[in-house]
Amino acid sequence: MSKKNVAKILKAPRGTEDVLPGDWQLWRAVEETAREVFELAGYYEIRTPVFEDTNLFVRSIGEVTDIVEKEMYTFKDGDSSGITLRPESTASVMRAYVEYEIYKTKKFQKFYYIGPMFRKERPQAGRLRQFHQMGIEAIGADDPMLDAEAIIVAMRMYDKLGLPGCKVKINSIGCKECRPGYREVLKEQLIKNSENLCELCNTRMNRNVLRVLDCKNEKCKEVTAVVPDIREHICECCKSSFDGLIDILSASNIGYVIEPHLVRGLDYYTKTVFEITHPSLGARDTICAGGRYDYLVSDIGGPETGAVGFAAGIEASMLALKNSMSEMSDSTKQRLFDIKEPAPDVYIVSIGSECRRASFLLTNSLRGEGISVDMDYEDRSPKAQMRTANKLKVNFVAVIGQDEIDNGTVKLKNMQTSDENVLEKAKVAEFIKKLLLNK
RNA sequence: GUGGGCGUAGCUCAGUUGGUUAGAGCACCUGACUGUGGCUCAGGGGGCCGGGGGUUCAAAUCCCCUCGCUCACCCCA
Repeated sequence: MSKKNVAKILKAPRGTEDVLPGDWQLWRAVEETAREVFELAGYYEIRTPVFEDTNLFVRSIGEVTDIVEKEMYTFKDGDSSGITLRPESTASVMRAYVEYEIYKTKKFQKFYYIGPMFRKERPQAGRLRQFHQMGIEAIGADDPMLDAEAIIVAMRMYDKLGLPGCKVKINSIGCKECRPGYREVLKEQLIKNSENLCELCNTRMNRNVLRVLDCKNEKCKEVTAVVPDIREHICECCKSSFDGLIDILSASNIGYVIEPHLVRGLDYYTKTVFEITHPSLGARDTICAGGRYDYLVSDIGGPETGAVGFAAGIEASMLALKNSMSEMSDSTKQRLFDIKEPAPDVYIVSIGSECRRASFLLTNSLRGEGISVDMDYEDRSPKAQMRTANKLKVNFVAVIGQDEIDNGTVKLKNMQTSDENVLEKAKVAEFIKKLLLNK
């Protein structure tokens, strides 16, 4: 097949990317750190399907959101009502919680997840069509300590990763009782100034007024700067919840900023919302976002109970880490970025094609002893095999030629010292193991 | 969906006002006395210069279209 054809038909779809061997180090560091921190805080892994009934997302995320209106990968699956590749994972976790009636035996549960999500949008820095999130959900309690816990867990994760400069922004967006009232107040104010608001904000006024608050347009900011603060309009319940969060965060020495204009694009949020941002990312600087969603469980058919959690973008977090390399210690850099390719301890070199069978048998017998071994599969010259062994940075090369086969031996070469030892085949494994231990 | 930037070897890039068979570094492969790495040296493979059309005696180079990548906007992690 010509190269032209390969380029034309076989390319990774837009907005997806391959992680090639050798590029996995950062991924692993991020995922392993997340697991460690989440499990330390009592969260257990849950894996849900990457696709769900479309209605789950429509009902949870909200019909008049961009995600549902234009960013979902939705398709027919037989005569079902439609299947959608998950654009986020909170709804799936709640669905599982409700579907298995987990709340009947143990109402309070903590879960975490790590996995791919799908949103059909134009890719850009740190944002892909298939991207990955890691997140936690604490379901079944209203205690604002859990809101604080979510933030603390996220910050601990970034701290353990070695990412400097994260900022926590928090706000409360109220609940069913108080938010509608604030919406009205806000809308009234904005309508008076509608000619000073951008076109987009004028449509936002009808779709989701709160979003006008975080418009980046300078003129819109001027208008929203003098608009009433939502915290003066939230009910007693929301207020005490928010105060509880602030109390715990302060006592836990977590630096935070209250952002009265911080809102969320997904409908299910209530009370606490928060974001963790990183300055290296510019305008689109959120690496982690979350909050409380007290109606979500009941909305999809479960009991009335609170829930809180966050989702952290893996690609966005990795980008922040890459951007921060210059501020990292050597050991952090090594842990996050040093490429670890498969590196066998031993490479078997065959002298002549007729010895390759014996080499293969030795390779596998040494592997059976727990030694990491590889050999040449291309029937190349001894010199070429040695070159490969050198590039692999193996500790030993085991040479097998006709002499060795005749005598039942193996010639073992130490690649650092160039010393060669002729050993009985049966003793090779033991010999290598001993030397590798002393290395 | 809207706008900007960019598409030359596997990778990073040169390519002068359009002018012969398109280059470098790295990587890869082979060899330097017949069973052996690193250093050096000598060779070698590999590009329809993203694709299509146009201008011209002549296009990687100029013009148009298209595709792809990328960054930003909308939105979101």
